[in-house]
Amino acid sequence: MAGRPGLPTIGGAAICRGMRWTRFFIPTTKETPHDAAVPSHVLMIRAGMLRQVAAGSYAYLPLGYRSLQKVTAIIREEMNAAGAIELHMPAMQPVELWQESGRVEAMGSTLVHLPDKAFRKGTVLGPTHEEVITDIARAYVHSYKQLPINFYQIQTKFRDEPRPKSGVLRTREFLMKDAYSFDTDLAGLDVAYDKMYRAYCRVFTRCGLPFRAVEAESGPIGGDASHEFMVVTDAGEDYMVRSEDGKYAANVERAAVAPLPDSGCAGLDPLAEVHTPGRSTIDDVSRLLKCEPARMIKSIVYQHADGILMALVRGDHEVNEAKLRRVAGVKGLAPATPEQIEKTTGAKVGFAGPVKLNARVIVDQAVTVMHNAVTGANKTDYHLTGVNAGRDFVITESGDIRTAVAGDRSVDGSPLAFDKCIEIGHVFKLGTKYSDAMHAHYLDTNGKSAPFIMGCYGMGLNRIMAAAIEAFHDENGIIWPVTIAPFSVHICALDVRDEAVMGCAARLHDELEAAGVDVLLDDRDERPGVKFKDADLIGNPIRVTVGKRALADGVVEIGLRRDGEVQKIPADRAAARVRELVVELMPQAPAST
RNA sequence: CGGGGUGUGGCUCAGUCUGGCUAGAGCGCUUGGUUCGGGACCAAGAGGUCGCAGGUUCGAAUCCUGUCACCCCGACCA
Repeated sequence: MAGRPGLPTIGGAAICRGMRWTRFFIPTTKETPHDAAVPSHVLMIRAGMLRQVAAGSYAYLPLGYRSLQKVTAIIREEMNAAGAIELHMPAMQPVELWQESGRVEAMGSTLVHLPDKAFRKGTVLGPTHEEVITDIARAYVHSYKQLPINFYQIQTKFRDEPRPKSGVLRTREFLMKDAYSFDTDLAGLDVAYDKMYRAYCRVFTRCGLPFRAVEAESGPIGGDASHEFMVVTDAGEDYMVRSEDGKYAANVERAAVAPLPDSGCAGLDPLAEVHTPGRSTIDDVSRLLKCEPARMIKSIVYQHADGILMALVRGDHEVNEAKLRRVAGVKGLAPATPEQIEKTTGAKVGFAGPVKLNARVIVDQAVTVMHNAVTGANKTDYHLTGVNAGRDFVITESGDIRTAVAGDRSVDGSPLAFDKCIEIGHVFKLGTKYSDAMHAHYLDTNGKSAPFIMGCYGMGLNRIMAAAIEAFHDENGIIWPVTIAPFSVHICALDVRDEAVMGCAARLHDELEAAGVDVLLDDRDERPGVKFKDADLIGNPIRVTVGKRALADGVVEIGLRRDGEVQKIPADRAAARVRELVVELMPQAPAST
């Protein structure tokens, strides 16, 4: 069984191929745990794979850990194939590294600080490892001749999430595969990024996941420098926007929208001031004036590194700060303080508007086609009606600065659809953010010192597992893709005290094990119903039933978890048939490069 | 951090409003028996400081105060 010499292994790591239920540990339950809300959480607990230890902190029981190991093995194979080099960095890190990169503040309370002791101060638990890898690179990589290089690790990350939730989808401690590429120029980064992108597609395909790569909010370099890998599921907490023609997909934080048409208007109303005492929100004013939010202009004041600006969006739209930052070409964008707002508009918060305002104004495209709008009067307790761009204020800068909503179209004109989804991977181009901050330089061909051009590539192992369950389950339990199932084959020996039955089941188990197939033999002295229910719950993809009845005809029953269809196969050909099925079930990854 | 909810054997829950015998049920577990192709049945058992700490009371799972934990919604999420 375990670690028997000569048996095939997964990913270079020994994993028990064959296992008998009575010698393993699978504490399944009938009852649904009361504090589990999403299917993956409920099913992992019921299947005896997972045990919650604290909020956002879980133990993987043997069965669950097998799946995790399968995921791990696939990732290792693909990372290695893509030329990344595995190493391992510490979870405990000196806070000084984080001070160097300037991320102590950026991470805020998410960064776990260990309590200081007299003999050891300033230790944090790594939520990610850009700082450590950059420190390693600057210590050892001194020449362009050592580049490009890509390091990766599979490590436990710690983030003190304000609110862990949805089982293992959002936890305080989780496993991540993170890779970091180092290049001498942007072209090299593009190559590294592309390699990782394709490796990610192969990993997720091999894991059997219905994923989609989408444009993500980009890193400091801008452009199309970032992609997220998403699995559509109600249990997710992100939104993916995709065009119906399938050509475009992006995170909702990123998704570009087509300009709205100008529907025109009968005539321009005169500009008028109306008293709106205490009505400082779109909702309040909308109700008071019986005016649709879509006919109002929302005016938001922001501060940035070089000053103040106002963003205008339609009342029913939201400002997208990332888009605004790009259109405005500013850094460090943040909402203005009430004091700044009052100083800029001359009114209390809630009555800002573009008319007679002496400040930089960025106008969303949707606002440029509004007529006779309502907006703040820059005078406390007053709004303006009949506001028209061109006549009442001048548009000098405009663009797409809002978040996409239902009804929007892609830039190509295809209607946009919104799907709730979970992010299982994220790749992006860092550029010199960390190498600059941490002075990580090498000597280029001219002997000149230059910062590394970096990329980083993350993947959540626990989420991959949970996403697979979210995507593949039914009312009876999990339906694993064969590649990440705890076992490929689940043998139910129905009459364990019958020598013929147990002999046949054990032979099949041994044959499959010897052939390198992961096989679980349910050899418990339980009634058939119990075994079938547990088999469905655990969800191994291929089930073989060995029972007295069928065996009297010399056959066993082989079926797939996903469709329940069963075929009777002569016992002596069962192993061969199972091996065929394993191959048939194997997801086909795109060709390696 | 704001709002809502829940803490009672390993699990799912009842009991709390209206304080009162020895704190219950189902599942699971142990033993014996009958069963045996979709979560069996009978019988006998083991197992609980009622989250924790104070308080009120002759008497607290139940009322009061505080506190902790967990879940959900929101905020947050390199």
